[in-house]
Amino acid sequence: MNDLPQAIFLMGPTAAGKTALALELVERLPCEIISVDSALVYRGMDIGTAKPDAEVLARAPHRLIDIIDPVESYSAARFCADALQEMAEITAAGRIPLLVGGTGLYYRALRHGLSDLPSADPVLRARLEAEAAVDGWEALHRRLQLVDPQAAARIHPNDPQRLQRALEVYELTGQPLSELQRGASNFLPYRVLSLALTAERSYLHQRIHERFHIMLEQGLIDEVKGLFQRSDLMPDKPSIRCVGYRQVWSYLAGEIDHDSMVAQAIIATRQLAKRQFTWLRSEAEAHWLDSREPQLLDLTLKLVSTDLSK
RNA sequence: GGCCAGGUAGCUCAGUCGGUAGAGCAGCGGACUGAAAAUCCGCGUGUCGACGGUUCGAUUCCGCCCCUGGCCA
Repeated sequence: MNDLPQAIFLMGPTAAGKTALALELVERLPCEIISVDSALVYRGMDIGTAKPDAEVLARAPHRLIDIIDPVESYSAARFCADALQEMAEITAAGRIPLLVGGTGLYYRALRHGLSDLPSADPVLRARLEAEAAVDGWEALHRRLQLVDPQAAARIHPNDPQRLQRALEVYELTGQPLSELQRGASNFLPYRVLSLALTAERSYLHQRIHERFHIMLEQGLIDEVKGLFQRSDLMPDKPSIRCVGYRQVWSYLAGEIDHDSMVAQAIIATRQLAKRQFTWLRSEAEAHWLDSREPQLLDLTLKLVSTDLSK
């Protein structure tokens, strides 16, 4: 017998129509939405992230959007803590958490837990970065090989982000990352109904193309200009590396022309959708839904009520 | 109309002194533990413009035609 509270995960690649479906669901079910999206967390980044607009938010409030400034960094660990707290509140109010978004790592972290690791250390990261600039990342990979051969075997020498993290963890704790990751996987105290909302790739590509042009009409360039003019934001910030923002930033910096900016932004969005598909395929127990299915809402409601009566 | 330069992967191009071809980008697949809309890894998908000729063998050489760009009329 399983009397854990229910939760619904609505996953899917960008431009698949998650927001529209979520909106319909909250109007028919006792649900409250938690965003599972690493880009919607940033305040002032609305157009390029396809953030639900004020009208949608009035009808369907989203938790975990607009929670940090673009100069800050978020993380999977913070997401887990935040999401668990929001889920607990929603459940305590007798309602069902509806998690909606496309960030695969956040879902996995929430579902399976994270190991007990130190959080990012900006000073240490800057130091490692500087060392890599002098000696090259291969040198840091060799160094990792000495202290954590397992992690070194798993992490490609060309993957600076993970190399940096593995060395950071070792320096901070004196223990190899691969050792610390061995234990600890949390148990998510919810009965989860996983829904994967997708569409044919070519259809998604077409929607991505159309949507980016709409974003431009809505003033995406001005939105990014506002960020560009701030003195505390740099193109290596996670916020500015978001799809669309990075390319418009590069255009504003005079590095690429307008046509290239548009083309590259659309390409980057397609590549994002592709990686999101890879995450989805690894979700073994997810129910797949086609966003072009005319009976989409009914099918979804049926899945939810079947799951509820279990 | 004449001359010149081109026509090779979805795109931009390299190359083959004659033995049916390879880069970048795109695309596709994968990995993923405090940056994840990030960061990486892997995979070449082709009437080599058409038709003839020479040759054991032509994408490559020759002829002719078509197309594109430039210059000259």
